[in-house]
Amino acid sequence: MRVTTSFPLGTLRDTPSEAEIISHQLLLKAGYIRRVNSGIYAYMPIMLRVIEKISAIIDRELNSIGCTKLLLPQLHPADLWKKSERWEGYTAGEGIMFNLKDRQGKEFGLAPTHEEVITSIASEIINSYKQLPQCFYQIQTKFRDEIRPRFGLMRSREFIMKDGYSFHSSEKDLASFYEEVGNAYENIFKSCGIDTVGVEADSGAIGGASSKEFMVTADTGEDSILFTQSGSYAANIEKAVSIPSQPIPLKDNISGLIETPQQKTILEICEKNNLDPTQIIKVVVFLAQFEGKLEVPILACIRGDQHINEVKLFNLLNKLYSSNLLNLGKIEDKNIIEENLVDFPIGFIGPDLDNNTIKATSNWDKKWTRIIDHSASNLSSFLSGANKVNWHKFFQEFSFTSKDYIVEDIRNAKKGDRIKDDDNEELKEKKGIEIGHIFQLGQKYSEKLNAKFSDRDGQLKNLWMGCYGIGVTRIAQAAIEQNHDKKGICWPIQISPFEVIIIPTNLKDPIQIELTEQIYKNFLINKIDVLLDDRDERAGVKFKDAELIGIPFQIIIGRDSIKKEVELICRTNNTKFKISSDKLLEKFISESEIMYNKNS
RNA sequence: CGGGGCGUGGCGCAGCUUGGUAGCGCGGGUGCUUUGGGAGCACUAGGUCGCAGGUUCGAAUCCUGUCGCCCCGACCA
Repeated sequence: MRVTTSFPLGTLRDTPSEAEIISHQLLLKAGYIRRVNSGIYAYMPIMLRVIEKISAIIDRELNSIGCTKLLLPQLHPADLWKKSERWEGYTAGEGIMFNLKDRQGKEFGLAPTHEEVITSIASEIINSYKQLPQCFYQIQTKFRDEIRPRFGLMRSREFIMKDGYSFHSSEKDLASFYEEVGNAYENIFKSCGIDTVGVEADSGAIGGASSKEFMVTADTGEDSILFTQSGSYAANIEKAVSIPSQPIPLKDNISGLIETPQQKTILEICEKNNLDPTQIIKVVVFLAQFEGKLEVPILACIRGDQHINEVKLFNLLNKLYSSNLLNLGKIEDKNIIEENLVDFPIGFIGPDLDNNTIKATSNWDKKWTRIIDHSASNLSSFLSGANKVNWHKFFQEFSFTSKDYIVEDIRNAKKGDRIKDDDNEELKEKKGIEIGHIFQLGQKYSEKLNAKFSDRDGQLKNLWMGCYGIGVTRIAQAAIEQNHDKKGICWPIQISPFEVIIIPTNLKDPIQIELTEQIYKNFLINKIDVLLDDRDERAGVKFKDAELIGIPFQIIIGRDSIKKEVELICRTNNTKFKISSDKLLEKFISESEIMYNKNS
């Protein structure tokens, strides 16, 4: 490609002010993307080459484990999503699916994911166990109406994703294929030249049994991951399970009420009354809104030094009730409290709060669903709210089980916690960017969409399904987050838009021009991804741009052309080779091989 | 959704307090010089000052409304 005739660069002198994190700034400044709207970007030619490189790596690895590529529609009829009972959840409330009506008033959604479509198609083409297993994937734009798009391609409303869906005759076959995909993913990320860590994860709105996320560790990541140094355990903080520290026992001779005016936080209460947070049980009230207008008030209890994990709580409630949980939020709005509750001393709620606090006229479920975390369930003596404004109460020999409490893990694991009783290894925390996620869906979708096959015994059975995602555009940005310096991007060679850029320093010099053309043609013939910066610009301008866009190798053609000598420079470590032009190709090939091998 | 900030040529910004009819740097174009690290000089093109009302003889500037963009966010029970 020639910069002047076929490959304009579009680099900027200044960084657009909208970008906060370095990878986003570099994508804009180096001319890879242009913002069209909040969370909506155009991929410029140079960006498309990166996307295509990543896609090719994905194709290679997935094809090697027998996956088949196809392309599914992005406009999905609501009916299909109503069958899987996800339409409401994805469109109402905090729903992330863009949706619209056609001229006949028929409802559609713009696909955020494709389980429904692929399952309905698979059910039509798969009839027998003899056709299984089967895995289809596509690489395509997804649409999500994010609450707050940010960080460029990291959280955008339109992004490119590889999504794959597998179909199996048994749970066992699904589990073993899931492992295979996990391994293929490791290869893909390694081949892309990025460092990732696989962690246990929550399966979220997609649903299903087991799921694993692949994270790029970076300080700008939006997720927190907890792991042990030895690698024995790694999980997303939403999912992580750990052992809380030992509580300090409360003296058993304390009882009764204490006045706690103006003491709003656990810390204040501890300070003023000489207590430890582990001796307090905090009670948090939530309202769970289910599909079909069912609203259930929740009383969630946890030890004072711990925090409630709303993802765990969400999942628990979703399991507890038969209809879909749409929204879970704390009860704190004055008007809502006024309308539905009576004698409700917010801030001083105790675990023994009476069901009578829910007004008879309220639309809510008439009794509190009571949940207690493991960290607090075995405390029998503790301080908690007295159900009276400005008062707390010492409870003695309180039994949660006898008060209809459901005992579950609804607690946030945190760094410093231990994993096992017999192991002193502590959890550490890092930020991560999720770039891949694999799920064992089980039969959730096949059941709802009636996707069956005839098994060996002639019986109709539901297909076992897995689903597997990779954020293609996110990989590109995460790679920059991991590979850059003051001058600009330092692409891993595997996903760089070009492997090498040729920079003639003076286009007025016919000797340079001739040598440049000769080298350029030779590289093209040898199928090397080469960009020729043939702009009639000063050398400095072209050097700066080459560094900014991050091509791993530069060939500088300058004064020594007369001696048929050029320079080969490695972008990352600035190594320079002065070399005769007839040895150049050979040298480039060996140097680039080293780089390919180092990264993969 | 709540809180904060910002909308002025392609990009980065000043001007607004104290109204008088828009400016700087970069980028673009032309010419000359320069030519291995974002060159110099000269000329030049390019702006509904986000949008809509209002106040005023006069609004980028003051008032009201509206739209858009960016950033931050619930240790609190």
